[in-house]
Amino acid sequence: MPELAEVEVTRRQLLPLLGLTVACAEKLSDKNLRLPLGKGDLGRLSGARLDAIDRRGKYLIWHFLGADGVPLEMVVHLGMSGKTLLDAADASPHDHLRWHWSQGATLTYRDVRRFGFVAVGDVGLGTEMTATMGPEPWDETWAAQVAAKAKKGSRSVKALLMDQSVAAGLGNIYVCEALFATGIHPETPAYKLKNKQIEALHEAVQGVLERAIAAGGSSIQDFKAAHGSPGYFQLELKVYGRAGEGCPACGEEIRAIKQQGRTTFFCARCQR
DNA sequence: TAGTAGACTTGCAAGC
DNA sequence: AGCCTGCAAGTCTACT
Repeated sequence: MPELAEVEVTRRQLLPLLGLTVACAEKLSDKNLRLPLGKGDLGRLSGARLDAIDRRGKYLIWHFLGADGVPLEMVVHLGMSGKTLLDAADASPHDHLRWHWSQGATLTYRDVRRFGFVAVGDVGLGTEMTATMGPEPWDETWAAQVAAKAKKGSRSVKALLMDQSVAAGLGNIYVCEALFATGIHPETPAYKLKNKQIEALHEAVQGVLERAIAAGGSSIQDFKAAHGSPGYFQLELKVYGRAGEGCPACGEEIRAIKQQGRTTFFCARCQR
């Protein structure tokens, strides 16, 4: 499912689990996710109380107090198709993990393509796994940090913004949307951007993500958040997935090109 | 070193 | 219907 907006929607829907204790956590599949998870890792969660769920970029960082009184962390990345389901209403061959909680709640990790992962470790695991990540969209130094990276090298602004070490949490959908909102052509070399344009990009990134979160995320393919309901922001996407349709601003046909192996959608008249 | 293809994985849709 | 090709919310590795 996941760019930052979908991950944040997921995080908020998991907050009812705070304060609950893990009775046991089990593997439902022998297939490995992107990172292998040992049985001992899941065992560490038995009896652990969930105290907080944070998000950094597209990563969810779960903070527990272990049964032995030692704090521990669980890091979850949803990859392309990962979902966390509270009290899953159905079963799937792609259900990989299940946590049983006090008071009878269950949480299922489902991931068709298995590009995501779940990791359990000591305090600091989440920080370690996101150490090279760029600023969050609501970081007031975002524009300054992105500008510093933009000036180095020759890559396009699209490639720049897709790089998690430049700006955290952005993916193909919201980069396309933010570039459209600021009228910047996706193939513009990043070093040519004016500081004013990068500040405008910051505004656009915040705006599109805030509206996407409010709408429950974008449900392309079959994104479902924790309680199984889809998001509706795909209805508000201006260019992503709309090749051949008219630009909502000028009517020009929206174009699709390939950059770094990913499809970029843009309006050649509005974005220069 | 920076930047770009390729790989990983499964399912779905379009085209023949 | 059946088969084939291409494409998908991400990121890591390997090569130029």
